[in-house]
Amino acid sequence: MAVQLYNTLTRQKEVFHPLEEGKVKMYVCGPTVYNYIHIGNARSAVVFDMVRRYLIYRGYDVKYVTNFTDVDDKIIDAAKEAGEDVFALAEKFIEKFHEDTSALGVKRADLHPRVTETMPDIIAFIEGLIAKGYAYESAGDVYFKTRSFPDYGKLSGQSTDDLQAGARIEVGERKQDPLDFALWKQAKADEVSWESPWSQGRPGWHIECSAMVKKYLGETIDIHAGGQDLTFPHHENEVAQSEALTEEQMASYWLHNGYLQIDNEKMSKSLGNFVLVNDLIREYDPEKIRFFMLQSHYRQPLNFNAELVEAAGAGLSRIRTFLENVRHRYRTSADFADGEAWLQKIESFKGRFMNEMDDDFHSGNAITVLFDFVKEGNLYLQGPHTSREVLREIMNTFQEWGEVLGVTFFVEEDLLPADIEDYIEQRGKAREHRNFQEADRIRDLLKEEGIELEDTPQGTRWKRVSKS
RNA sequence: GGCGGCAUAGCCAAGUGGUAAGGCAGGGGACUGCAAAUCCUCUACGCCCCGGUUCAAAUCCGGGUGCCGCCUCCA
Repeated sequence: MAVQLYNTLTRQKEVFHPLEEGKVKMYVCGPTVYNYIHIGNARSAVVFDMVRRYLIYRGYDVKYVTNFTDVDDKIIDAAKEAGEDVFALAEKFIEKFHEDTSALGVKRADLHPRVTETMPDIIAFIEGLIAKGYAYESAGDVYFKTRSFPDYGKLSGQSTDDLQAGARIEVGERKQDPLDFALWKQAKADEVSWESPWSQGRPGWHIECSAMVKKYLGETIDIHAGGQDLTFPHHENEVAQSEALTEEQMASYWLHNGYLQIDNEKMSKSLGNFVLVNDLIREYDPEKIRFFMLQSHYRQPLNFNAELVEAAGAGLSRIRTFLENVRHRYRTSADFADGEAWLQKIESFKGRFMNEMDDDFHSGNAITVLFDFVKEGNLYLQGPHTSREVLREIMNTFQEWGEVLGVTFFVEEDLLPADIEDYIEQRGKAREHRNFQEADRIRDLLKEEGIELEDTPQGTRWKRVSKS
């Protein structure tokens, strides 16, 4: 089976065929850096990071680019309000973006271009559109002539006539048509601006992505992704600009992730329910949050609240506990060599995992495969004989899956301090003498220090837990 | 008004014609000195409602109802 993905452009699931065999060019719309990212931004970053990781797992050489919108009205407003320099503010939130997303297991993109670093390319792009008659200057602004692009609306499924009916017509607009959108905007006197053939100004929002895609990935790319809300107008406008200029298809596949809601309500400033990742990761293990997000399909709407994250976290713990038990068994048991049947079973689980992921990156179903594995694996561990080869292969397999999902399944072990080891030994002796009062006293003592003891047929083992 | 999505157990969530996965929570049992971990078992006579097609429908068709998103530089 091959990778299949749902393409917004065609509104159906398609088999993935990259432009160039074995290589994937992928662009994801990044944030406007005027604040800490919220949990909705994070979902987008997390799910497309997962897509990227899976394509790499499938053997593709992926070039992954995601931008920062580092100049924009909102940034200017935020800087004004904070009394800070516009560029310093953007820089700060770019750093915070990296901090927050990396806590959530998101790998850095191959390139993180910024608007402010792409200005010559943006200006050249606009000049090209004017030269071809797709854009016009109007009192220092430049607008894209939407109706001059016949395919306008093909991505979002809107016709220009439908849009016309709902279009908001602003008073005093410099546009020739309400559907036209800005490529370049003249700056106000005190605003940050760049020199251009038309005015001191700055680019419109949509043009940056078109220019960056072209500059860093080429005229046609394989996958263009972003949040569902970007489909229109942002991506629709990108398509219009890019395809008008290059006369080539901009992207083969368009992926859009579903919206995240807070307690079944839209996240909005007016409701005051914005959840910032930076706050969240102080309260929760960030991996719980990532695991929670990946348990549902990326295109589905996702409700977010504390109970749901905790429930997902409990599931994650089940997997981690299983692997701790596997590791313990690996270290403490004699080898029972005949593991052929189980090695085959592992292969079949790997196949199931891949089938689920091939189906439009259905990480939720892929995780179900992990739980099925854990169930059978636990039964294996209960048996009297285990093969070291099988145990090692189980650990390798979860290591691999963890890499694809971006979740750490193996808990870091630190060295057991010698005095704690002594306590465990003392307790063992007490138990031998059936002095359970003393044994429990030691166990409780260690528990207070965050060390939990478990007695198994292979001896007493310990693990770190949060201090009670 | 236009475009799109979703309705399955207490909660999350699979399942696109063949007789309801998985996770969390909860009940019962086994194992254990007691725990922990684990296993077994129970919890949807029914998949928003009403019709229809079919030997057979959560799944297909028709008609409703409810919720949500976009059409406002919000991922």
